[in-house]
Amino acid sequence: MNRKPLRSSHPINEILDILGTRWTLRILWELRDGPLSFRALQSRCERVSPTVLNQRLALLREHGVVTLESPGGYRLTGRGRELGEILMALSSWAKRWAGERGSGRGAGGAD
Amino acid sequence: MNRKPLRSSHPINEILDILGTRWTLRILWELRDGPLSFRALQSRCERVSPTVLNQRLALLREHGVVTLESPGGYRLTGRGRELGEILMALSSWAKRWAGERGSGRGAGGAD
DNA sequence: CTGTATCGCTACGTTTTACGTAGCGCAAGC
DNA sequence: GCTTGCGCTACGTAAAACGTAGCGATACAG
Repeated sequence: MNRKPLRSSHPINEILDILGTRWTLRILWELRDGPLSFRALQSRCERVSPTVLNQRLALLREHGVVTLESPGGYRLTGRGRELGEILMALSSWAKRWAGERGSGRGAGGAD
Repeated sequence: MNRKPLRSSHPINEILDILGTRWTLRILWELRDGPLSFRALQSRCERVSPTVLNQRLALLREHGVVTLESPGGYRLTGRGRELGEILMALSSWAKRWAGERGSGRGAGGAD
């Protein structure tokens, strides 16, 4: 359903492209602490339609990031969990800056 | 132009939502090693239309991740650069697994 | 002052993507 | 043999992104 070349050559660009489609990051995030069934995933990502959820899951499986298992449901693979670690870093970044928008620069040291 | 609540409450979810729109991650990535003008950004992200590019840039500016400066163009702020670090981690993850799809698991902890 | 070039950005009609709801085939429990 | 839950598909509709053209501003040449 989606094996056309996306739009990149550099490995990072392909990933950026995949992760940049709607719900993909969110799905990965929801899977972070344990496997979930298709329908559980659906209700966690409140507005996702089964069509896209399935597309994302298929793509993620193609890339060996998630697997579907008979009892548990969908879960992260080894490399999927590594990606999850990165999302954890993203989460703490998000928490650090929560609420503040363009106000100040605070930390990070300008240049 | 875009200050409606997206679809989340948890800070990470808002970020996941923003980063999960098309081109956002790519824009951040292209900005990683120095400022770029609107048009330079446009040609780096080969198919992006000025409409969306502007929307993304506006949102990113609202969140204090990028700024627009008179001479240089668009550039990452302090918190933007922190986000850039996370993208670097993503890049090395991507390189580590480049090419391999669902085939083998190779390294990392299996499942 | 006119011409050219670049800048950030907007308008607008078209294509692509995602949505929402309904439902299929399947297996398990009662 | 009914209901419940599973992964997943169909299909018409709404929203997001596209592609192209062009605006007002600034800059620099002739």
